[in-house]
Amino acid sequence: MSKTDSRPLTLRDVSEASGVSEMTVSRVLRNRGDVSTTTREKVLKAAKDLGYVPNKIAGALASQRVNLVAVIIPSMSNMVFPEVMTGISQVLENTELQPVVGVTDYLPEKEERVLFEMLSWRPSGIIIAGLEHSDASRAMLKASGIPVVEIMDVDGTPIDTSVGISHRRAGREMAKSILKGRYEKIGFMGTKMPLDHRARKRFEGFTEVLGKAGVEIIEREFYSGGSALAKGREMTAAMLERNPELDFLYYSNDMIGAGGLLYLMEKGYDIPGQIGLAGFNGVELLQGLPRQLATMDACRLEIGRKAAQIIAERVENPDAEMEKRVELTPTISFGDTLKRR
Amino acid sequence: MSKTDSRPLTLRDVSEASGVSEMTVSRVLRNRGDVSTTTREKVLKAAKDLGYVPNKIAGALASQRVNLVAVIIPSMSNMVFPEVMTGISQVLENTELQPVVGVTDYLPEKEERVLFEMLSWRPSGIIIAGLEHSDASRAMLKASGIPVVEIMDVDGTPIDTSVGISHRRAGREMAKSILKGRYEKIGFMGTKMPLDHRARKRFEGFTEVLGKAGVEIIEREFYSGGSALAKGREMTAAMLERNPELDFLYYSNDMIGAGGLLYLMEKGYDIPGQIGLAGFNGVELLQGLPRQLATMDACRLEIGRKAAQIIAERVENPDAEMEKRVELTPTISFGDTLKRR
DNA sequence: TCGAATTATGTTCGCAATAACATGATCCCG
DNA sequence: CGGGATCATGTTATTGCGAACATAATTCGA
Repeated sequence: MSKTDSRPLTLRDVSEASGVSEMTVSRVLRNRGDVSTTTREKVLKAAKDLGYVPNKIAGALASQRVNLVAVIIPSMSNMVFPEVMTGISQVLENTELQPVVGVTDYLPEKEERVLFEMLSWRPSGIIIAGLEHSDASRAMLKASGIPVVEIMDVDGTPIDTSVGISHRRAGREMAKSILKGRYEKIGFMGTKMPLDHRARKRFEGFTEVLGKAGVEIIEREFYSGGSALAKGREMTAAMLERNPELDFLYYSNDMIGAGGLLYLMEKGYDIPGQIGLAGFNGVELLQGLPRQLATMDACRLEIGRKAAQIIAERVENPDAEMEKRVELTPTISFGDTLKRR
Repeated sequence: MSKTDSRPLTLRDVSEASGVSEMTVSRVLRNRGDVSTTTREKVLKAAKDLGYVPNKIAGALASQRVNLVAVIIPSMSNMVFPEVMTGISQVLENTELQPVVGVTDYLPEKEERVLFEMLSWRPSGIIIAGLEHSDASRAMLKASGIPVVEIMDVDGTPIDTSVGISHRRAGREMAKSILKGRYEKIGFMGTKMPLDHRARKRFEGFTEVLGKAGVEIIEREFYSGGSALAKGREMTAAMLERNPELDFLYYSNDMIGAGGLLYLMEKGYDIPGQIGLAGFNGVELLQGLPRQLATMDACRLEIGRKAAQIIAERVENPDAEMEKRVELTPTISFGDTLKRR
């Protein structure tokens, strides 16, 4: 056990305890270079006995290498990013790299701050959500000189590489499916998030297709805060009260969609005959609902995995050619809430 | 814009660009010491024009100060820890400190690895879930010489400080409420997690009180993986098939409880007359359910906030006396699924 | 059995910043 | 108007470790 004073141990302590130079200790602990079995064991024992923990700060400074990957996302609380994180972790666990997360709350200024903070640790790569960033953020990313992967979305110009789905396309696909089901009076519900560009793009794609077919969105409502499930329920009730003739409800996420679904089932609506429903995201939660909500899977796990792979490869081999844009294809799942012709 | 070569900028670059010493640049950028307004502006301009980002690695090594707080939790995916994180972030945002998260997946060996990794960055404090750790982990925590706050649970001996609720007590309270409702044939469902000590303690407290009252848990089932909502549904169905006489179901978390609730409502059970239900955690999700599940709030946000406060105070003033054990009191919410006498 | 290759270990320097101390310039008050 | 206090800046040493480059100890083959 260490003394009461207990200032953190250094290589020097281990070196003195084992009677070899600091360099040799360093070699042993990093498994680098040739060290005889005897000294190796001696050193390892000393390190263990002392309870030595290497100082990565010093190591990183000396070696000019930091095994960190900065991951910058808007939120942690809405199901979607935890799953992306899982994908990233899965891949990085087989490497030296380690993810470090920063959250922006969908605020560009906060994104800027978080990015600056992250870059000041000189990470080996950056994974950042979205393609929309402030000028300052874009400048920092470009100047950083490290691999940058912008995730979730591919509708735009990446700084370096992008991995995601086309949200505009996702909106269009859903609109097409709705048209096929011969729904005509559409209501839309979503989050009040002017800065959620992906939701916006989905909505744009959605309205575009409906518009061309002459179908109108006759009602829309946006919420913020609170339990999404409860909000879905409330908004659905309110909307149908105002417009009983609605025959389809498109929700910008599955949670509010599930709330709407539960409400409508309680009220005895005929789904999907009298009214159809669809959400977005393919959250696992839905599987436990009494009826399956139509939705579109956003490939979150795969996005995380792919992004991490790209970073890992680039770190290994900085000069290798890489695809600049990886578009994944979301699969629509019709569930029980969308008429199929 | 920087040159194509683009090796990261250093204080020296800024110092040359602004014609003052590196030290003065450092002072300006940290707002420390006296610097004249003229040079301050000159330096800031140069730094901005160049796009200089300070190197915290070097800064931390030189100053022996790292503004990071390591947060070590078992999982990110189950609602509970994201909320703890929110509490931590809220508090740390008003300080210089920044949280960094590590996930252990409820595995002691992984906890050990993650902890070692974290400590090697020499953080200013540690927040770690649970009071149960491997000997090696405990040794590392003790030797680290930094503030350690063990969160979620207070049933045990903290290394330094603990903040949480008594899960044993939570289990007992729920059992008492069930007894008050005159339920007699209890079923229990939970996760198959021998390493989730908090779930175990709740269960122990629960059975203890029931046992004393001569009430027996006549059926229990554990699951792992999959959608919790769906699992709750399935397990509930299976359990009632085997034991139709059950009159109360206690779920170790709200998600499976919600699944069970939805199932029973569909089947037309009389809740809470014919059968009562309760979960644990007080997840926001529940508010959107057609009926409110009885549950017990685990004070997650408050735990995060309090833990972060303790770390922040300790960093400010290392010698101040602090309470070693902060027990928060979970509030039971009866909802619509538990008879009240 | 000797010199070249290989293996094992040590030395020096640098990483990018900050602490601590030193110095020169300015101020201020009796 | 002189000398201590304050302000503004620079110099030197340090932080813990790893890269690059020695150097010493073995091994090995002809």
